[in-house]
Amino acid sequence: MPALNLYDTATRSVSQFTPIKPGEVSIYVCGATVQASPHIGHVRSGINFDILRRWLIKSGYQVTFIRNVTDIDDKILDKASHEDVPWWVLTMKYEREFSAAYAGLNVMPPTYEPRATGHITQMIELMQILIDNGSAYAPGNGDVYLEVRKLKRYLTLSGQRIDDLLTAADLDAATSQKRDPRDFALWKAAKPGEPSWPTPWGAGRPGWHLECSAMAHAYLGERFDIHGGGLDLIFPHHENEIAQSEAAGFGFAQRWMHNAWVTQSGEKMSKSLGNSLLVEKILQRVRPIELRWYLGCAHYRSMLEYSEQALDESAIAFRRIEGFLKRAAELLGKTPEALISDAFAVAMNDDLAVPAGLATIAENLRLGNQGITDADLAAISKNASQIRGALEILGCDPFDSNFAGSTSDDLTQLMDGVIKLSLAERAAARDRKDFAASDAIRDGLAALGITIEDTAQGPRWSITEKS
RNA sequence: GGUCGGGUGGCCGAGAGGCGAGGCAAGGGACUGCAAAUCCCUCUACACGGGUUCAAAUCCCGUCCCGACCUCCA
Repeated sequence: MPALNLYDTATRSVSQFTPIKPGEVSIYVCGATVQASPHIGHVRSGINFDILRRWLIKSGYQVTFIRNVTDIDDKILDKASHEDVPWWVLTMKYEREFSAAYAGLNVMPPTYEPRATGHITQMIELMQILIDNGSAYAPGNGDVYLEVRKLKRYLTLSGQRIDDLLTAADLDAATSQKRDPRDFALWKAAKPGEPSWPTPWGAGRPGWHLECSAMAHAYLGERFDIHGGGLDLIFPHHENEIAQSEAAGFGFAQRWMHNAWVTQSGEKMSKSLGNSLLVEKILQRVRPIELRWYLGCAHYRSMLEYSEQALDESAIAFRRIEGFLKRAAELLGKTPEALISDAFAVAMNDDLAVPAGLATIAENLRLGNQGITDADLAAISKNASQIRGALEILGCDPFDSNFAGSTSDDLTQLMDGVIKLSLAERAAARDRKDFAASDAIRDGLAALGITIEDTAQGPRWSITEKS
């Protein structure tokens, strides 16, 4: 099996992945700022990195996966004050919504899921290092800034030049305490009515970037393998993380991976557009496993243009695969085990080429269905297993207990008995060529939401998927 | 202004010098009392203009169009 190759934003190229410690992989992914309900763009990121994690685990690595929760920032405080609730009421509400969305879509919980406000101590320690070694300065008003022009390297991830950056238009040079308008805040001085924590340089709250450097260091050490997040984080967030951590003398991330957007009409989801694409809303249209399939099918670095039509077609395609697996399980008399085909492994090792992996699933599906027609149990078993193995990596295994329906086995058995009585009636009617009667039985069952198919092995029933 | 990415068949979506990924849709066929499911076959493509090459969707130059980041953002 070929080695795993992954893209690195820092070099803009695909290269062989070699972890720092053999057999172990450490990953830090920037999670959400919990200030609104999750939309499908947020969970796409979660799913993309979940697929990476599952593939690393399947490849034999022990994976430590950190995804943080940003629970303090300007927007949160603004919104809390508008809604006249304490900020922590707001963040807890949305953090729970995000957790529920991830769980519903079968995104594995992170190894650790640190909150920014739980790591103020680590942030202060990091600032102390930066101030002691002259990288950062505290002008005395409670703010702490990183002095970017002192850095040996800056903007290496986004490939920009510091002099080309547009500086904030609203920056009032007269009142600013910054030595350079491009210096960014590690720490922001307390404002009346806002939460603050004491530091040696005055009370305040964290700037946006400091938390990730502090938490990555706390959980993964000075160097770790992969840092992930959305494309928009490359600048300034990830550049500034690099700046802080490297200025402190840490090695930081060895590889940077960024997922692309879910777009609408070619544009990144904005808040106004995003409202129509809330996870909760989309799940009124398709099942969670189908949404996961849809979001996971595009390559993580490609834009995914959302449309209801594409979502519906994707769901139908998934049901076809799912239908095969269920038939296969019935014919085999057991759930097929999950196996990884060589072709699927080749695809995944090529920078997680899920679309190429999909083509291998399509081939398995064709051969598996042929196996059903030919009553070739070996072919059914092999192809069902390889499909299941691939779906497990994509997080869309219909046999995964996370997706199990509410129907109990007892109830299913009871249903099976009752429906078989009807099917016996129908078989009798067909034997005497009374097709009106046999069709009436089938139509009656269809009206109840039960689909009947006549297979070579006899009639088969299933619950009709809503569409 | 700077940086980064993109424009592929009716639709979705890969590929990144040489056998037209794959799926959906469409048309034809097989199976079937019908239906469903399934299988087989067929079809349509690389924004535009130049260039390099034996060979270009892929490399180079130019043009047009779209998007992202430089302010919070998955």
